[in-house]
Amino acid sequence: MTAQLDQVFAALADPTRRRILAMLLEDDMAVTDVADPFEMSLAAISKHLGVLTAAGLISQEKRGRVKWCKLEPDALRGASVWMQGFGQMDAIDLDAFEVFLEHQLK
Amino acid sequence: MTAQLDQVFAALADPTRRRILAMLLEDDMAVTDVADPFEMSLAAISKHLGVLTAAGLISQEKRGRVKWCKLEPDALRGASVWMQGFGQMDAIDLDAFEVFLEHQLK
DNA sequence: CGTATATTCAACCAAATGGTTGACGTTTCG
DNA sequence: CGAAACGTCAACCATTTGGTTGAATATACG
Repeated sequence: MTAQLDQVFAALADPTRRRILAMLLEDDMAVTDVADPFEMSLAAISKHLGVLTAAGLISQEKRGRVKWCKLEPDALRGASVWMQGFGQMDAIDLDAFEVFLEHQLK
Repeated sequence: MTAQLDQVFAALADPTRRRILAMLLEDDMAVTDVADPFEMSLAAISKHLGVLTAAGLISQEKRGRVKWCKLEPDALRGASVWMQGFGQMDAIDLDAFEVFLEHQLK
């Protein structure tokens, strides 16, 4: 449980990986296509995808010779709930509430 | 901005540091008292506190010979908002909403 | 003043991280 | 079949991380 949080937060601590997650928010993608906009080797991106998969933040499914990457936003829930616990110190976390509402009403 | 997220998430990725934050949720504490429940050197805890301070998650103020550590929950907001962006894929984030409500009604 | 308390600093160490390159297995396509 | 595309693996490297210990600094106390 705590190890799961370790992995999720550690995965999110890298800007390349956050960018990948944002890309996958748009649509599922093949590994090669994920790597395309980055100025680093395919192997490096493959490793980043491994980290994201280990954290449960994405899943990967191989169809034919291409491996599809898919966002798994549920993995963020544990981390999100943990963080919200600290909101108790705030008078009112208006920003978070606003975002929450927007997303519920959509 | 992205570097700020890097630091916050990296700081949260360590269970010792998360435990420290949870302790500070109760009350402000001196460095020595923070270190007390941990089975590691004071110097190690001091380093962890340095990481948390650099990330903006806590602040430290020296009064006399003791340095007080104080939670700065606002630093979590940027990270929280970033994460909530992925909630748009969720049906409903009930857990988070419940925590939010509890904290507002307190 | 001298000593104890609170905290950091510096040097060191092992392990993890983020990247590279080159070789390798699979699957598809002509 | 042979070649190209997709992706991973293995070895390597530099840097960062999380911990240690021992000395150093600053403040308080008797």
